[in-house]
Amino acid sequence: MAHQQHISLSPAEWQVMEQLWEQHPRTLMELVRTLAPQTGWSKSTIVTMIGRLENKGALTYTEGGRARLYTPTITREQAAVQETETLLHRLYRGSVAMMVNTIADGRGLSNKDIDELYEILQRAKDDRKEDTNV
Amino acid sequence: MAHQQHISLSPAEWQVMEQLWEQHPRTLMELVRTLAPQTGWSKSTIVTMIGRLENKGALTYTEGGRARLYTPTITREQAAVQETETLLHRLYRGSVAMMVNTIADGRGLSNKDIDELYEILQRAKDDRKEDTNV
DNA sequence: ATACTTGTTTTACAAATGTAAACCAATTGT
DNA sequence: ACAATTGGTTTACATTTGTAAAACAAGTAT
Repeated sequence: MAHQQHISLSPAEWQVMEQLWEQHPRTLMELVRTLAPQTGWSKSTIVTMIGRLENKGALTYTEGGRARLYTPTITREQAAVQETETLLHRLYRGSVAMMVNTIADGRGLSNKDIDELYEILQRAKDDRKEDTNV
Repeated sequence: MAHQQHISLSPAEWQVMEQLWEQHPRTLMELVRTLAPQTGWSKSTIVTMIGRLENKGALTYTEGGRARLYTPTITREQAAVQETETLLHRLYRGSVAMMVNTIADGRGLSNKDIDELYEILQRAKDDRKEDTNV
């Protein structure tokens, strides 16, 4: 069961992973201390989540004396790309532009959004050029 | 149970709704004829989906003599916005730019994507102007 | 009239997800 | 030494999702 390539995380699982991405490795109780307050989950719930995430191949641990030290095996980027692409294909036949357009029609884009997007487009254009010439 | 405002559709349910959005009203067997081939679902499955979509308030029907005529009660736009915003908030703290950036880093943007996005940004900017003056 | 076809209701069942209690072992504080 | 904390395993249970069979009524074709 080498590389699953398609690890999909449920919303609750995302919350656990967010903690691990923010800082790792972490022990169970360290996770409980940050997650319990903000989610209202019991230790048990978090243990269950950890087990499922391990099965999905999203995290591993090293035996660290008193407690296991959990670490992510995928990056947040990987997980985010994967989920976003899934939505993109399901709703917009893969078109980023259509997605942005829908959001723009829905709630509009802030000036900040617009500025940042221009920068991203500029960078994307530059990247394409590099691919083309040389 | 007036307006649920947060109707969330599962991937399978989306496929049914897509058919209804494309053309409505439709009878059960009309839906079966288009969906069964492309999904491999049995009539039963589609009936179940319709029932769930009705409960969720995503569609209704009018008694039409021989068979019910199903029609969507939400637009594709509404559903798409809602799902996209959910992802946007779960993964990108609501930032459209971050999302596009992640996609750009992941698989890159095609020239077509870039062109279309420029147009969208242009339009968004114009809209903002209109809001401001007059 | 008899067999399809179409439509509807009921019921089912496995997997995934959200949420957690019970129980036990080891460590640590006092 | 005993209580509290920490870590872990097992088991459970409701809801949602994917998928469908069974059973039955009414309309339609031949």
